[in-house]
Amino acid sequence: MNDKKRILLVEDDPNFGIILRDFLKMNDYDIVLAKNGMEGFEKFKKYDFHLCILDVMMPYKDGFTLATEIKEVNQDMPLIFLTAKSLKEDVLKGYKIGADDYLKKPFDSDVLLYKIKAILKRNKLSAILDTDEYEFKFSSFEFNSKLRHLKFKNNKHVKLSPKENMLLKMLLLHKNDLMPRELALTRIWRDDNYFTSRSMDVYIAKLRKQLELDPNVKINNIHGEGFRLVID
Amino acid sequence: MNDKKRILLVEDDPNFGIILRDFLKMNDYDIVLAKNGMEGFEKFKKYDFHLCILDVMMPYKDGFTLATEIKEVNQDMPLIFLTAKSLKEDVLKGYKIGADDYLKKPFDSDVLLYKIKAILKRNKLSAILDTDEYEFKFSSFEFNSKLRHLKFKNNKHVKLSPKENMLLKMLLLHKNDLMPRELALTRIWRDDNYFTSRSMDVYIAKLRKQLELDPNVKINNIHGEGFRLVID
DNA sequence: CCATATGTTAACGATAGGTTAAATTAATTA
DNA sequence: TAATTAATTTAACCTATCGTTAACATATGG
Repeated sequence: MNDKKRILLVEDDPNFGIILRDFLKMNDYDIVLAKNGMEGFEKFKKYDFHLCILDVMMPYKDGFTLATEIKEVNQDMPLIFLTAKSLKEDVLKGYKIGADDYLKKPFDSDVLLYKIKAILKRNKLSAILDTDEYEFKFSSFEFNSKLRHLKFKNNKHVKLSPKENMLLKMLLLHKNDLMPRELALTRIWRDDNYFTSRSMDVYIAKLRKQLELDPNVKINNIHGEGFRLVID
Repeated sequence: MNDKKRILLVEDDPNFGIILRDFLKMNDYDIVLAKNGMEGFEKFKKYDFHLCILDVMMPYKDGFTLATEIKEVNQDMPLIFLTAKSLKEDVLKGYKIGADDYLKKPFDSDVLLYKIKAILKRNKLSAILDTDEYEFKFSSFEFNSKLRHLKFKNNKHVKLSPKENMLLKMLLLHKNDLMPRELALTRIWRDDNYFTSRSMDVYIAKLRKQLELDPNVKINNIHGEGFRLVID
């Protein structure tokens, strides 16, 4: 299991971006590098990051705009801004959006490492305590994704494994709609290959077995696309 | 009820200290001003703060030494350092001690306000555990975490060890809900590694033994996540 | 009809947790 | 300060849980 922290780095200067990426990789982080705000947001949606480091001055979409979009999707995503200038308005704007820190270029790489460490450390706990949606009711089921409990009517609850749990939650977030294979694979399995894909199929089968108590709930396959949790 | 956030401000320059205190007071914080590290530590022990803002360069006791002492008493106390110089070593030293932020004088007061807000906001979560509650009744038990007494019905009370006591209290603060492993480890053991984790398991076993008098009380494990004190 | 995607079950290995006891450390007390 | 006791950590051994993979079956679409 790979438990490296994943960081999205968005930096338009290719020379600087690559050297910074490599420096962070050497320090045991998983880095995804995007070269502008557009690409940054695409990659943000595609993978699941622990932290984003955003350059402020970028073509197409600047760091602030990107940050706002990111915060719309995930309000608690930790952000560090990189900037050449340090105008008061910019700094304030960054903090208003919800920056966790602000680094003025050129910055010292050790300082950046410490800031990353500090931010990841304090976000470790709040991630667990996060109050995002964890109670679901659908048809005759009650599902608590924090406790990993699935309950049918008045039955005793069944315990779900972490993967079953995440998969069911993701299906529910797309209920009656397509949940793309790729989404579950990149978010839950963090990798998209033949074996993870088969593993996911195994978990779909497990969930089907749990859900078959209720004839109004089905997991349908959409060939080549993904799955659909249908609730009558 | 006064719910203003309390900030300890330690600053040796009286002019600057007083103006900064008044500025923060105007912005609805309760400020205690100390004029050096010695006085700062006295006041820190005497009152209960949400945040400390420390000048680095001070006579008698510098900000780093004070910060180290503060962290010994309360590892989670948020700290902001103020400094005239911004030598790399100093900045790194600050982050090593556990600074949440670092401001170079002269700084912009609005930026300081945002930093304070950001830090207090992210520490709100941990505040739920800093409760003064110490008398608990659950099922047939009475528990006093100040005296470390656990009593079952009319039995004589049992004395709990400090760790048993803290762990039970933390479980009770999350009763019928997940108490994340990591939370107990960082709060009670102040470290999260293989051995502290096993040590915690030993204490869970001890508590289970104490609680087994009552069949309506159970400590359940949620694999990989933590424990749950279930009270029927 | 064939290649590929999916359905399903079972077995395996890795890791987390349950528990007891011994070893170590800290706190008390003689 | 040495002796004693309490508290905590570490080790050891065992069980439960979890995820992956293999194997074989069936379905889908061109």
